[in-house]
Amino acid sequence: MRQKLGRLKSEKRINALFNKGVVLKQFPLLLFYNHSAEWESGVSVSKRLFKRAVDRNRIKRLLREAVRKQWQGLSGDGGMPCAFMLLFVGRSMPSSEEITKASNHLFSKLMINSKKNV
RNA sequence: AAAGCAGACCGCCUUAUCGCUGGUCAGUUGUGACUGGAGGAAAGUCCGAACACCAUAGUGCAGCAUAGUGGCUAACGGCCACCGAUCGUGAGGUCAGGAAAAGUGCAACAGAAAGUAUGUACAGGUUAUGCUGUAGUGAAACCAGGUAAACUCUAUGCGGUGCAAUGCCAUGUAAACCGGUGUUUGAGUGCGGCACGCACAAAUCGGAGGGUAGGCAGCUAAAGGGGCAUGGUAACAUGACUCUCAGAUAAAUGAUAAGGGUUUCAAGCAAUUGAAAUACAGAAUUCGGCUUAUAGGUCUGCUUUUUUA
RNA sequence: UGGCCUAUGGUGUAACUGGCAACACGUCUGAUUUUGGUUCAGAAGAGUCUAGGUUCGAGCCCUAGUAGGCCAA
Repeated sequence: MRQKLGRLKSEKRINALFNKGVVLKQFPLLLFYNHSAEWESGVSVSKRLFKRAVDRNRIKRLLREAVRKQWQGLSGDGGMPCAFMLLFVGRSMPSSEEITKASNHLFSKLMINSKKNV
């Protein structure tokens, strides 16, 4: 069963996520998450680290691609649903392999955590 | 052939698999099918407009902008043509290019003297002085001087605020608290310089605090694109024909794989092989310009020099 | 989206109306001290964010850009 990619949009809930959410780290990525009714995701890149819009857009696309690949595994796993935000904190342009590696690591962690809390 | 000048244009392509997003259709409300989906600068926000609201935007002052002449344009600080100045052998480039006889100011050092001036030396001239010429300083030295990207004057133009405008729907709280002003003797508002005027006007301004921060319209068919014809030196205008070409909102336009272009370097007589590179950069109300960034490449017209015929 | 401001030695600031870019701290050298600090003496270190223009002459005036910061909703 395939599920559509849930997007995290509300400003209020994003702020709550950054204030109270749990942080997972795996260079060059950060992942904030907390529990919610549905699986939701968002991505972000700081304007400080990457000046040009082209670079930021590309990184965000790579991150979104990584989320997409793991989406089925996450949502179909039976764990408690989470809203999470993926942040890129590296300073240089990443390759797609780096992103996939790091994100896979993070998502496996997230899955373990979400199951614990069931 | 080399070097150069001006203008116009392109700015990676193809296939497969997996996605994102707008629209249409179907639908068993899981989704499926078809079909659109970044740029010449989308950028900087430097000008000009459209559109919206406030008097269908009024008067004066202040302030700001522009500055040869004529034209183009919805408009412009843009573009075109011509004149002038200046740089270049030349094709061509550059120019805030109005007024110093309205007034005020400024000019370090040097120099006798820098604007209420008239010094020294030599020569000319004269009875003599005044006078005329030359010299030296300096960016500028007597002429009703220079300087207006100094104030200023003249001419022309400019109301303000912006799509987070504006209208509607939904959700929600506090019509409470403190202080000021005021009700035909007019507070305050009409957004942001001041005064007047006009309109509305019984409540309103400030403080601290509480609440919401979702959706729809605006929102993509337009001063629109394309080649053709006619007029005009040109910018541009007119005509018929033809095409429909992004609309997101924590913000779509992507990822992976394979193959092929193009350029550079290396090896090689050559076919070819290997390696590297493949720019600047990402729509956010919409147009017209300007400015800045840009690997590499194409085309057109012209200039100079050398050689050959 | 719209608007505003700033840029000067390594650091923080000056330079009035255009006329030799100044000061403090820091750095370096020497003296004093057993040594270090303090103190004293001396020296180096910039051409004013970048590119044009106006002017005899530009940190200052004008134009365009770059970088950083701030404000409104």
